[in-house]
Amino acid sequence: MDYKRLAEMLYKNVTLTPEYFFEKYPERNLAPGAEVTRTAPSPTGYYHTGGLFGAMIDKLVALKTNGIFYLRIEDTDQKRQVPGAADVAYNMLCKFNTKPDEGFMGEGKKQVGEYGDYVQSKRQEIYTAFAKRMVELGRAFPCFCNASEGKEDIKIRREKQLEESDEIIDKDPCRNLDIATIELNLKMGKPWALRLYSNGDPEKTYEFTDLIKGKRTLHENAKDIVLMKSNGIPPYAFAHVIDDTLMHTSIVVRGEEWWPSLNAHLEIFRALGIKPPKYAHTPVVCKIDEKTGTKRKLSKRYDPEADTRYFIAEGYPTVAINEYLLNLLNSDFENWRKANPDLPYTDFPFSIKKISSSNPMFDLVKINDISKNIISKVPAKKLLREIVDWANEYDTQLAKVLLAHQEMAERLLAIDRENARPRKDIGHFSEVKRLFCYMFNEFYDNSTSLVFDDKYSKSDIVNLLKEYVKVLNLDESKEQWFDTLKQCAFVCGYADMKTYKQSPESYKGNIADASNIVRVAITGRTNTPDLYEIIKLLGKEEVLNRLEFVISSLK
RNA sequence: GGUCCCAUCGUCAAGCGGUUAAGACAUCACCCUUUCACGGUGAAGUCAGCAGUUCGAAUCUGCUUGGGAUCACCA
Repeated sequence: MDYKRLAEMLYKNVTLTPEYFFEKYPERNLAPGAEVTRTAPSPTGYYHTGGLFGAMIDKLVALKTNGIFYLRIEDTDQKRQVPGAADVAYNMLCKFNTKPDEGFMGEGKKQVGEYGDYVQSKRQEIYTAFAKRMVELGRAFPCFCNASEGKEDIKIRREKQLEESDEIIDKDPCRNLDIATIELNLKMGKPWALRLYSNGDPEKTYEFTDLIKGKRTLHENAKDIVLMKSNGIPPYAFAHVIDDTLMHTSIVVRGEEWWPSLNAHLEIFRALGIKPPKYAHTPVVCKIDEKTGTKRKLSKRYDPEADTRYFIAEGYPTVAINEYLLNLLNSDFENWRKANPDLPYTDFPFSIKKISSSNPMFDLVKINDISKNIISKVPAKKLLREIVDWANEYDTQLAKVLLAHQEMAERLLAIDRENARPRKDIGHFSEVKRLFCYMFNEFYDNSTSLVFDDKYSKSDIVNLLKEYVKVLNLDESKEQWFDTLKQCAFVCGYADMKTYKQSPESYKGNIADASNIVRVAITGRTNTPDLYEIIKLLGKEEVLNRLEFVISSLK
């Protein structure tokens, strides 16, 4: 076979060569040990939490080695394209503290770096140059099978193959077409895709070292995978090889789902005579499927938290997500955090080697805990500003109300805050309304909020509240105030904790019960910050109104 | 079905042939607190199973089981 001639037939207008591009994109001038990493999402509408998981590794490795972390947009599948999605990816990376040093910086913005374009759809002349070379090398051939006509065809063919035998046919029949037939097909205008002429033997194996998985044996690739689709655009594999070579990625961090196709990628590198980068195949972030009870990959369709925007919309501090993800990556992070409560997480001695190779289960409860700790350390003024900023975008009603009662809101948030052991009640900002609704008449409806514990009888509640209404005095100090509440409780048959414990049957309840009744009557909740502070913020008139309402509605 | 990967409390996990099998979240109890919290102390809970190697196995080997990934002109 005359490969040179075949190459001319297939790519007669292609004049640029790989050598031209090797020269155009020379080796990076970086300090020894500096690693070049990248995240390469496809713009399909959202940025996946699993993507951020990997980007954390990329960013941290680049940071630790004084290297480069860049963003490349993999938009070679036009069908799945969603307008604006590349911006989403870039914005999410920025929000989640993994801003790229180089690459795509947003739609219409100037890209940063000398190795662009960083959007694959703009790199067509590069891909064709390498495609032509593959043909010249005798390592690629045109395939005229009409699998491209619809996804269904491929699906059916595949399922049929799976049913009929254990084996999927690797070698494509078109590899044996003679040049005359090819020429004829071309003349007839038949659509064609370019396939790798694989010369691997799946029986043979070789050693490969992955940065996370360690030393492994791989089978040689035998699949004549597609290098250029019939629309002339390369699918992932070929674009990956070319881009990461030309952009000089030193470590490719990607999900474990790529592991099975690694041997094919390596075969392309070898065919082209290019040294492949180092690889780090990360575990896949999973979740328990509520319906089936089984473990599965975090999926956008079923799990809102698979979309990084979810955490923004729910009002989590983005660092909380970073720290959680880092904890999944290197589980000793927690211990480090405990020992270094005030250092930025980027100071943590992160190591790729410490990444476990089993798939972690995504745990929102744990995130909430991390988040609560982080939020608890934010001073009230700053916290209010953060909540309002969030609410401006996601809950304008809340934003309005908070601004209308700005001073009160700030005092509310200041309760038990800015001290050595701050209160930890806010996990994310979308909880704020529910948590503090009783402070704002715009949100509070006491007729639906009365949830007294069943153990208190209506008459007991009414008696206590009636008594309390008589003595309520907001000019008292906290000690005096509580003393008044206590006296009032005693009159109604409640005792202080110690006395109560000695003979519970002699009393209606203890002081905690009495406080609980008053708290629920005023706020509708069993859990609020310090009641004294709440009452002062609410004002005497409002508190009396609420108490009277409860008394009358329980009578 | 083929190939590959994984397996320690409910979850994240230390562990690298000899440990009372760390720690964190969650759960529960108690203490502190004249309330809610914060905090403190403690409890419960794990080596998937079966063989083998070994004086000795969570750790090494094999099988079984369970789970995951993949087998596209998607990435």
